[in-house]
Amino acid sequence: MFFENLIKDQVIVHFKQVFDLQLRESELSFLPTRKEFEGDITLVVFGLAKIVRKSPEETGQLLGDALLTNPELVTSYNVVKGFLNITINNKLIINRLNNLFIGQFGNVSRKISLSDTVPELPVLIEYSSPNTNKPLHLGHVRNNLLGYSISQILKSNGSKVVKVNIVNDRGIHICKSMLAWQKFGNGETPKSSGLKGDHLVGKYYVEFDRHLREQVKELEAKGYSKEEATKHAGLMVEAQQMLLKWEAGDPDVKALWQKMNNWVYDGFAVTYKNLGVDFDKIYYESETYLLGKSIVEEGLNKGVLFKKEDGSVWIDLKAEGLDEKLLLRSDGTSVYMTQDLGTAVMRYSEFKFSRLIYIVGNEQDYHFKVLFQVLQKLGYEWAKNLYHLSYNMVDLPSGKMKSREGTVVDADELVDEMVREARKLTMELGKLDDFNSEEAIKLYQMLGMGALKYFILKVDPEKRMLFNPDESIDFNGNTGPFIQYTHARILSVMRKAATQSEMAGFNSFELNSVKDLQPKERDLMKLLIRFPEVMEDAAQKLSPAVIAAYTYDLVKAYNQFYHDYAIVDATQISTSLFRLKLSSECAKVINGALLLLGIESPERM
RNA sequence: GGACCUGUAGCUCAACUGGAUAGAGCAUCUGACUACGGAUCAGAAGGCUUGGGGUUCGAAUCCCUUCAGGUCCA
Repeated sequence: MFFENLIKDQVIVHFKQVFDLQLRESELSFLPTRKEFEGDITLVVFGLAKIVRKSPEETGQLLGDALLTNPELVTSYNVVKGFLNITINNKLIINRLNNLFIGQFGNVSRKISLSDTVPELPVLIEYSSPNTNKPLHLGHVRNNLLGYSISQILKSNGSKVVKVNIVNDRGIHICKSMLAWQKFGNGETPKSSGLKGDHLVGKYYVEFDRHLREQVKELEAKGYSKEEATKHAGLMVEAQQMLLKWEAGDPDVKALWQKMNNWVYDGFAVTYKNLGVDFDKIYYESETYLLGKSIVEEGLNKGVLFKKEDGSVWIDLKAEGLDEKLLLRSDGTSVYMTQDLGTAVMRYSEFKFSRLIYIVGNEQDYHFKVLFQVLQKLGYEWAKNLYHLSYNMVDLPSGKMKSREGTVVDADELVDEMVREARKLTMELGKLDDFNSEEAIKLYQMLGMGALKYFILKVDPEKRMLFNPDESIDFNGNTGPFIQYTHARILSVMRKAATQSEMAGFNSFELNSVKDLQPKERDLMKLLIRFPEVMEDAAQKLSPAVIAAYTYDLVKAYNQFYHDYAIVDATQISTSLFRLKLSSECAKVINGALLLLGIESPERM
C-alpha cells in the first residue's frame, strides 16, 4: 500500500514516545482508506488499544496527534471508531508520481519483453497441454489465457519465465482417430477437405465413437453386457492392437501417427496465434512417457513405495490424509502419475527451476496433491516449489455456440464468433468509415479477443464461471472493449494536443509546479501510484484478476477526471499540461496492464 | 461411501485474506449534450452473503452443522 512503510516506521516511533511500549511491525494493520472517509491510509487501532488499555478512540487520537508532529509526511487525520485515517502530504504523492514517470511507467511495456537479462533461476509455467485427437475447446481457452497472462505478470516482476507445453500425443485415444481415418477417411487431408488439421482429426475421433456405438449395440443385441460389448467390439480390439504396434515401433503406424499429428500441430499453431499465446518449449508425451519408471524403482529401494502381491507398485499417503495410490500397474506399464514424476525430475535437471507452476483444471486437484507428496517423500527438496494453479470450468448460456455433440465449445469457433461480434457492433456504432480495410480487420480482432480475454481473466480462477459472449463484448461496463476504448480516446486527446504549438515543454513538465490538487486528480494519482504494488500483488497471488480489477478502477477514475478536466484546446492548453501529463501516464499504465493480460490496445478505434 | 471446490443484488462478478454503511457492471427507473471521442457522466432502486449455531471489540471471510451445485477417488 502506498506509503505504508513510511507510516509504519513513524507509528512505531511515536507509539514508543507516547505509550512507552515497543511495537512490532506485525502488530500493525493498515488499509487503504475507504472513499467515504477522508484520508489516504488507515490504521486499525483496536489491537493497539487493547495493548495500552485505552479506548480505541483515545488511542487513535493520541497517535494521530503524535503523527502530526511530522507535517512533511502527514497533513491531517481523523478517528472513526477504531480507525485512524491518515492524510498524506500532497507533496509526497506528487514526488512519488514524478519518480514513477521517469522510472517505471514508461518502461512497462519494454520491461515485459526484457526478461532474458534476469540472472535468477527460471520459473517454469506449464499450460495448455492439449490432446492431439481433437481441437482445443473453451476449457483450453481459459487455461491458455491464464497461463499466458501469469507468465506476463511474472516477467514484468523480474522473473525469468519459461513457458512449457506438454502435448498428449500418444495412447489409445490417439489410435482411435488414426484407426477411424484409416478405415473411413478415403485419404482425406486438410488440403483436400479444406478442414483445419486439428478439426479433421477430431472429426475422425467422433467418427470412431459413432461406429463403435453401432458395433456395441449389435453385440448387446446378442446378449453381451454393455461393458463386455465395448471391450470386444471389433473397432476397440483393433485400436488396442494399433496401440501395441505403436509401442513396438511399427513403421507404418508410426508414419501415420506422424502425419496426422502434424496436421493437428498445424491446426493448433493457428489457434495459438489467434489466442496470442506461445511457448518456449514443447514436450511430447511420446518422448516422456517412459520416464519415471526408474524413479519408481528408486522409491522401492528406498522403501518409500511398496509392492502388492500382483506386482503393482503403490504409495501409502494415509498419514497425509490422502489414500493409497497406484504408481505402476501389475504388468509394469506406467500410469499418468508415473510419467508426471519422470517429467518433473527431468525438468528440474534441465532448468533448476525456482518454481514450477502447473496450470491444470481442478478435476486434477487430487492428482497433483499426490504427485507433490510422492516427490516430497522420494526426497526431492525442490518438490516444495511445485504449484498447481487450479481453475474451474467455463459454462455458456444454454444453446449458443454448442457443437452438434451438445457439450463441446470449439475454441476456433468461439474466436470467430467474438471477432464477428466485434465487427457487427462497431458497424452499428458507425465509428469507422472503412469497415474492411486491413486496419479495421485488425481492430475487430483486437476487440473480439480483448473482450474474451478480459471477461475470462477478471474472474477468480477457482470459480466456475459463465461466459456470455454478448455481455463480454459490451463497450460499456467492466469489459475489455471499454478499457480499450478509454485507452484509444486518451491517445486521441494526446494526438490532438501534440498538434498544438504549446506542446513544447510537455516532456520536461514536472508536477511540482502544481499547488492544489482537485479531488478527482488526487484520486487518479493515487491509483497511478499503486500500479507497481498491484503488479507485485498479482505476481504473488498468480492472479490476473487483480490486474483486471485495478485496470477497471483506473479507467473509471480516468473517465470521471476526463469528463471534468480534459479540455484541450489552443486557449487553455498552457494550463492543461498537468492534465495532459496525467492522461499520458494513464495511457501508459492502462496499456501496460492490458499487456499483462495479454490484451492488445488499439491506437484508434 | 470418503475427499476437495463453489454458493454474495434479477443476472455476471468484486470485497486488498478478520475491519468501517458488503461494492461494480448489465438489466430497470430518473436526470445531464451546440465545441471537447456521449462508446460519456450524475443519481435512484435493488442484500437476513443458502439456512442454523459458535469463536471476538468486529465474520461474506475462521470453526461446527444443514441444504444446493460441481469435481475427484475404487
